[in-house]
Amino acid sequence: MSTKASKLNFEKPLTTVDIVVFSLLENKLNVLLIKRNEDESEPYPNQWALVGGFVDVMKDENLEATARRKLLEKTGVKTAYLEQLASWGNSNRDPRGWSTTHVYFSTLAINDIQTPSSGANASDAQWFDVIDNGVATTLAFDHANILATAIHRLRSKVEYTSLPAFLMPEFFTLKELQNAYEAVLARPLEKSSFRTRMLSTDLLEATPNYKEAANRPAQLYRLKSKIDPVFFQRTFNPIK
Amino acid sequence: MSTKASKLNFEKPLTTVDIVVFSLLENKLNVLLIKRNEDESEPYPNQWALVGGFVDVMKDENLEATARRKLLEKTGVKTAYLEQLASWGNSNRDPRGWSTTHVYFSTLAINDIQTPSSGANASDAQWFDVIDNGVATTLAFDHANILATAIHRLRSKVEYTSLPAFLMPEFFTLKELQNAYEAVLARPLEKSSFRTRMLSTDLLEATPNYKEAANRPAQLYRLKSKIDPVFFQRTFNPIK
DNA sequence: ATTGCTTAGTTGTATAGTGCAACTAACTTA
DNA sequence: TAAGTTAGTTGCACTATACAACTAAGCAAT
Repeated sequence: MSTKASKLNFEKPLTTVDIVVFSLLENKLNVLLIKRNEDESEPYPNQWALVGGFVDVMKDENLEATARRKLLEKTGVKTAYLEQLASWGNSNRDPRGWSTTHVYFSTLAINDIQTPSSGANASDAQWFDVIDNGVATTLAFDHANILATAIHRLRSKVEYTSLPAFLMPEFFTLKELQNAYEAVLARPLEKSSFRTRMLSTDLLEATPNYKEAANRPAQLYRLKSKIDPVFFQRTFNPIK
Repeated sequence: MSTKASKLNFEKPLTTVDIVVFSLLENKLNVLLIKRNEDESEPYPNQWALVGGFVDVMKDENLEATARRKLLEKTGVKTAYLEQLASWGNSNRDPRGWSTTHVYFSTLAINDIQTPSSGANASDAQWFDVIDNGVATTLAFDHANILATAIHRLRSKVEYTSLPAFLMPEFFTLKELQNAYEAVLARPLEKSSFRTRMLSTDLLEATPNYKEAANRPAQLYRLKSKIDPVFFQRTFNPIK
């Protein structure tokens, strides 16, 4: 690093953190978006954007702390699966100048979410159905691109991990878990191999309870770890 | 973003880009490190660090441009496989203040590298053998941690991609490619399944030429694409 | 109570990519 | 011509998957 750099008297880029918050609503993959305020002096007024904000160098110890602070503010969720996605930074993504964002993604269990409208200032948070590689609305900044990358990463990882399990409530049946997988992947999976896969690892714990329905009751399971996903050895389908 | 934020009158973190540059030297995985200068007014004087530096908001259009600029400065390589690894940012990784780094990793073909000593100011660049999860020297900042993460990511991806192919010269034999895989993974692979895997995809192009030796000549291959790695359907070994 | 319907869960067979071991092929050197 | 070395192939076992047909457990209607 040059002497010039060491004096730090050069322009620094803006530093933000964004979180792509996924959940399952009515068995469909959803993403949480925030409506930006109407102040015309800020970029993209009134437009939908990912959850996120500036790093607060006084409050935040590290980037993940910024992400968790924002997640808590907008969803009321204290602990959740949170994984770094990637970072973006260039001269034109924010009209205010050279800007970087460190992007995380999170998969929230349905029952853990406090309705976005509950927090102060959060009435502009709303869940959007994920359709193909995005949502049915325009997004601020380069957030459409970031969201597409997050969806792609999520779908890729779902092929060989247990990530959708983090979208489930405390107790769930194998069929419900399969539904979650299918909602994320947007394609059907085969029942028997799905069950074999899920039960072949240390992912689930069977409970003695059954979910009653208008037909054969289904055994209820729970996650052994709400933090660590399980990795499978193969992806789901053969090449089509 | 708050009104306070919109005025941008708050302290911004430092923004750097680091690149973990991998190559194969004498059939061993190596990483390129730079010796920081002896100016005591800068952090970690005389210590080894990853290739990297501050984002230059005047010169660099985006983060990858910063990475490629640094890569060119230190290795003379203009085009190389470059993938984003992750980002780090916290209040204590740099004594100068809250600091973030966007980290990339690169796999360089042996013959593409101009000796580090060739560039101006680059005489302090040196290749280090990768041993276990690091190198046999102390690193500046949190670079030992970053390097360990990069090695881990590289090894993980090598289990199901063609990444080591980017470490090869223009023409190579299947045995040489297998040696590269084994150097990265630090474990032996089985010959026949390795060959089947490599030839089952669109990765390689057979040439009519053979590498002559003191015994049976080996067919020479070349990469079909020097940019896109191939993804295989499974990882290499069964669970041990 | 029996039949039919629905959903949960199992079983048997085929397939594909891998690991393993033994084999053949091509070349050099003595 | 034989021995040694490395390249490359072949056959068989193994395992996780896909697919299809099956059984199991509940409800509702008759």
